[in-house]
Amino acid sequence: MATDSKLQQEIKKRTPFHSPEQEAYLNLMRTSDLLQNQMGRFFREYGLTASQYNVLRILRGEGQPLPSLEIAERMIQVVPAITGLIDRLEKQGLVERRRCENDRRVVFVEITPQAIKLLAKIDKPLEDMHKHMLGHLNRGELKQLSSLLEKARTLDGG
Amino acid sequence: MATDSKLQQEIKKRTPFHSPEQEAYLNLMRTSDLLQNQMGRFFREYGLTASQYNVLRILRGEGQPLPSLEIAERMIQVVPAITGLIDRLEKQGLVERRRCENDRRVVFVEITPQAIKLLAKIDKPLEDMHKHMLGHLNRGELKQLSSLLEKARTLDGG
DNA sequence: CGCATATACTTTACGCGTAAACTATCGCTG
DNA sequence: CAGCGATAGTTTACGCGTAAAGTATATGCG
Repeated sequence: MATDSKLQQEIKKRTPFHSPEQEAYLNLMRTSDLLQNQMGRFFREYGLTASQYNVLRILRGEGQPLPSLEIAERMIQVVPAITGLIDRLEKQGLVERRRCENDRRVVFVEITPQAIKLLAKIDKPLEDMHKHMLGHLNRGELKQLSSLLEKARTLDGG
Repeated sequence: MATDSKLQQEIKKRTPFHSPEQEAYLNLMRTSDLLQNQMGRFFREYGLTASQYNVLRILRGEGQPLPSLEIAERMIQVVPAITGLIDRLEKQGLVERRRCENDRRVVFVEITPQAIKLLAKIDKPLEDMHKHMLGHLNRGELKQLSSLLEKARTLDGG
């Protein structure tokens, strides 16, 4: 590199990156962190966290109750966190737990009408939020970014 | 889109994405999450977390003690978390706190020789790790990814 | 000098991520 | 039907992120 990269200046890193891999990795971390923070603030206005919103979005999209683990699988994450997540949503009256009759190990989670109404209120502002965050990239750039990110995942778990 | 995107399949999303912005955003979240998990497991082998490693890396790079807030500024994050982080590093004997004489509000954080040795042990494997995670993208792709991510940040806080 | 404001950090309260251990239920096998 | 392993979910312990409030020290201003 002839000049310091933008990221290098941002984090006041003195030495250049060891490799383009490292630079891409750190760029990824920093960018996702910034966007996540923005999304966090956005959802807070509705009394939700990003994770909670995700659960509700999945349930609405499915159109019927889902087992806890099924939800966990679809969220980028791991099992035990889902319990607390559902706990808090239940406390807010946004979902209900229901034991499965046939297999009493399974807990179905059902979205409530109240949550449906909340999601409806969020839909449009959320779309606007996405545009606000990434709308300065044109369609081709967005496609390319998505494509590179998908490729980045192909080895390790995607 | 003619066919479902890769991400859409991964998360069993039924409806297509509302916009390329949304798709890029979700791709970003998912990718960073996967890579973060891998890095977390990597650092755990050395008794560190990614955040702890970051603090140490900054201190080593600086070559001299730094005020807590200066460290916080350089980590992608916010203030109060730094206290606990330093606490835990101090407990492990990897850093030392030292009150500034001139301005007794300031706490300088100094890296210990033990931590320097630990970092030295990590350097090479970490480089390998970056290659492992992203080495299947060629140099041009990595540059482009970095560049798109930097552009993504230009509006909102970068 | 004395007090208000700012600064550097810490503390507290809370949400969520990870891993590991535990509980309850199911299904299979003898 | 007794027992064993698998499966669904919860609990616990810990680290770290956020926000908001609190403490200690410094600084500027009348």
